[in-house]
Amino acid sequence: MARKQSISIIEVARLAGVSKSTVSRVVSDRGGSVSPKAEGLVNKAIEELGYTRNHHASGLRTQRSWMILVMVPDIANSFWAEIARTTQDGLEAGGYSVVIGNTDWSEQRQERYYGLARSGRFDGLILNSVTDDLDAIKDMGIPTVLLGERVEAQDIDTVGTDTRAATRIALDFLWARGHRRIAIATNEHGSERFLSLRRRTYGEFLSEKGVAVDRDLVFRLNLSEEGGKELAKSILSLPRWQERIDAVFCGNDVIAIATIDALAAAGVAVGSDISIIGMDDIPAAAHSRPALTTVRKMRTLTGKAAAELLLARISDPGRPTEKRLFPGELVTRASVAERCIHT
Amino acid sequence: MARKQSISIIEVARLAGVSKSTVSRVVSDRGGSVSPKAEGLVNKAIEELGYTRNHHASGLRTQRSWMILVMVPDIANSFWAEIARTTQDGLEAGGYSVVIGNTDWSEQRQERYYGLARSGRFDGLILNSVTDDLDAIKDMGIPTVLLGERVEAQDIDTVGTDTRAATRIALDFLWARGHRRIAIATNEHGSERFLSLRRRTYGEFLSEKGVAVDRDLVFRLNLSEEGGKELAKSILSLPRWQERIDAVFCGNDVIAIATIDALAAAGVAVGSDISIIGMDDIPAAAHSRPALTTVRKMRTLTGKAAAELLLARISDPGRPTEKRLFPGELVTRASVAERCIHT
DNA sequence: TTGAAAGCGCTAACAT
DNA sequence: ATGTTAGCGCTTTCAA
Repeated sequence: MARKQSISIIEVARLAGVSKSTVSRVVSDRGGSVSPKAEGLVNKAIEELGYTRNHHASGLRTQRSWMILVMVPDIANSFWAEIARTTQDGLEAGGYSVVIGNTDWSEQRQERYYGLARSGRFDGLILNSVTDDLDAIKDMGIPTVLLGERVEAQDIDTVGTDTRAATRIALDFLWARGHRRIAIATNEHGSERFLSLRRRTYGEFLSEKGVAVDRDLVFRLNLSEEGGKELAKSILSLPRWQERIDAVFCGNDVIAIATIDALAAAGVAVGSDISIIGMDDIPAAAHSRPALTTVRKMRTLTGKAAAELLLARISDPGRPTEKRLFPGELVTRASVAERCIHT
Repeated sequence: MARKQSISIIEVARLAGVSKSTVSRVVSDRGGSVSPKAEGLVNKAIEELGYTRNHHASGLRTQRSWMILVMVPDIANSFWAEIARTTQDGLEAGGYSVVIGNTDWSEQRQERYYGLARSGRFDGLILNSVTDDLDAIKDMGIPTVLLGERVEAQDIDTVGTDTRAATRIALDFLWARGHRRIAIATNEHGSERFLSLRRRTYGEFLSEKGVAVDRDLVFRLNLSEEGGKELAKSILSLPRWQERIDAVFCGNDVIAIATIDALAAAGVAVGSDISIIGMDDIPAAAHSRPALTTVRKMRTLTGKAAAELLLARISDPGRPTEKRLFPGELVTRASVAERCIHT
């Protein structure tokens, strides 16, 4: 492990026989007039010395890091991994490097990343917030794009899926196939407001149909594999669950698939005894048994749009806030019964 | 987006009525003796002013960033995502924040991250190198742990799976079930040396068994979904492939599963007409049709160990190099025929 | 086109 | 325990 010698522009300048200003001019991209000859000399010296620009020093002067942080709640969920990687192309084309932060649905970890951002390490942020604290985001004082639909975030750029519409697609489909006792599994993290979109839509939907919300059918848990196991357990431990639940609408595919697995393992025939519908359409959704019916989100478009908006915001902090919402799309597979057994 | 005012320790010092050294002492963790009273004053001033430490400035002095970069070749592959997230706990416990870099098997992207590292942005690196250029890694001059078995990296800490043994587990199993014409699908990236372990083991195995390597059965491609589609196409386009291939050993589960899907879609009965074995045992492996027989890697242990070794290296750069190899474990499912149809 | 010089915000001797 | 002071390596006026 070759100990990094501190070779600064001073050494380079000395070797090249120019001043450090000249060296600085050639190493900092915004090439302030340098003669070809001087440039050659400098580059030769840089090569010879193996000089690398010290990021802390240049950042201290310019207040720029040329790094973007993309924060996702669960990097092991391919939906988020895909979104993160998709932002990369656009951002790199804009001259930035991108690194990913994984909050694992933890507020504490999120706060840790916020701290990094506040201390000036990143020129921009793309994030899906675990909490509902929009002020904390604004307080970081750096260009930010929110991932997911946050209608209440009036003054922050947002890109995501039209959750309300997507939720209705799922619920409508369940209803059309005769399911009446519909359970919902949403995230246990965040505040009431954070939950509101899926939950509110669920409430609205049921009341439109004239059915009361059964508190026992509202499950708040981690939208993860563990959450799926819990959910299955909760369902099965509900006395006479067959008579109380027709279908469950899951907040994402990860928990939906895990639930299917756990239920199947317990001998339940998903797709006839009970129906499950997910959200996202991750690759694994096509492979569960039964294959998962779900609402597809356009993750590639989402990632691309997020990169675009962030770049635009960075180059013009004063531009009007923009929100880009993509529609969801029903993907019919086998986890929802053709006809609910109770109707 | 509140424009971040440059509130420095000077403003804080002024408001608190102390010197900036005192302020520095309270904000920098290594608490150099400060009276409780002064500390209170300072903290109040910090609160009031909304001061945040400037990372570039402190980094410039201390040459420390308290960030670790974990570089993986494909964040959408849950194997890598899982490893990355697993390193997080240990590293954060050590006081570091971790960000993930996704190279997407691209040398160019890897070089980009190397550049970040060289410029002093990270105190340590955990990485799976896309290339074979160990010198480039050493030249970064920062503590590094390699992911994956790199026997030739004598002087870099390494943690991974015993690839040679894991490969033999797969090959032995195939052989025991009567498969003789075994194809291999490995990575197209990197140099000859990089490929050598799986490939060399494959060559050794075959020669031990007295069978010659058939060049047509050695596929070099992206270990990704796209690679799987290509592989299936290549297999099917081989004249009389049924008579030429009994089984294929895939470099990872992602390509194995994609191959199964593509083959199945073409009407091939995987698990009888042809056998497929993978490597990693990602969650999706249990859900393909047929379910994938594979060699499990211990990704949680790997991530944990990587974090440990890196922390140890950082705190004692002079310690002897350590290599930790975990064994692979056969997971028998349905993608390998009970008995090869040709034997 | 080039150089001299003044900091960016912080930390770390050193002195008190 | 606290203040003074000298930079860390770079960028950026300002002059020449």
